[in-house]
Amino acid sequence: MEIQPSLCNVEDTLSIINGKWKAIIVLHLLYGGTKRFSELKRLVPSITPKMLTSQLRELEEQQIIQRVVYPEIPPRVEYSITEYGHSLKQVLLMLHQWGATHLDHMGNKYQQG
Amino acid sequence: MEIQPSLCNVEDTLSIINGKWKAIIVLHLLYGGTKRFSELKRLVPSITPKMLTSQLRELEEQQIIQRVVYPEIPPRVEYSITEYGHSLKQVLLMLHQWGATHLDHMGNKYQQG
DNA sequence: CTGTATCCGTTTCGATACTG
DNA sequence: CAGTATCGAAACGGATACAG
Repeated sequence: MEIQPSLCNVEDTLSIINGKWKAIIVLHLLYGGTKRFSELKRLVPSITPKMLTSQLRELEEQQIIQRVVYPEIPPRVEYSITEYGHSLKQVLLMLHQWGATHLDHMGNKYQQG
Repeated sequence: MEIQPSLCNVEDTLSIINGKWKAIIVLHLLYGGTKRFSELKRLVPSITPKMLTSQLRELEEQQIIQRVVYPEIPPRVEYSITEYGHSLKQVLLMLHQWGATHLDHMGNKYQQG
């Protein structure tokens, strides 16, 4: 299959995973299942609540994740990957594998240099 | 294969393709072969020379593309994908295909809504 | 517990003019 | 032809404090 650069959808996909924390959030939900806000915060310690909220909101709008509010005291909110969001798994896997190769490539370069 | 979110290489790959014009530049070189600076400029009309230069320089540093200067008057500079850079083809293809699916998904949503 | 609000530094990128 | 230089706007993201 050929890609027509001028009509390309690569940017659309990148716009979904772009955002400093989106990939790692999606990975945690993909591989760790449903998580609460505070669990995600614990899994990604250096993220601020502001950023966690904004990244989750964007992913929700993009229909990658689902947000469920339980009207309890104290409040409980659970985040999970949508069925549609699961289709990102292959994409992230490939990005991960290429990234690993890239580190090898750069590593070898510096070992040679 | 499992991805360990905390030790993930997804970000490394994204850092290569991130940059507003990198994907489209790489796609043009992948599918159109070696190009000169002015040819790329013509293929991506809305890019400024400043951005074209900076994106090309970064891709060169990442060893995705190769820059060859011919010491002629007027000057000629040719950009091409490195052998290593070709390994990005699969990645970009997958991003493209997922992006197309995503447009369908969103399109159907709006048609239904 | 699950967020908001505010402030502010950094990064990114566009517009424009200029150079060897 | 193939860039560089400079300015400035806008987006992004961190720190901190506060709220329901």
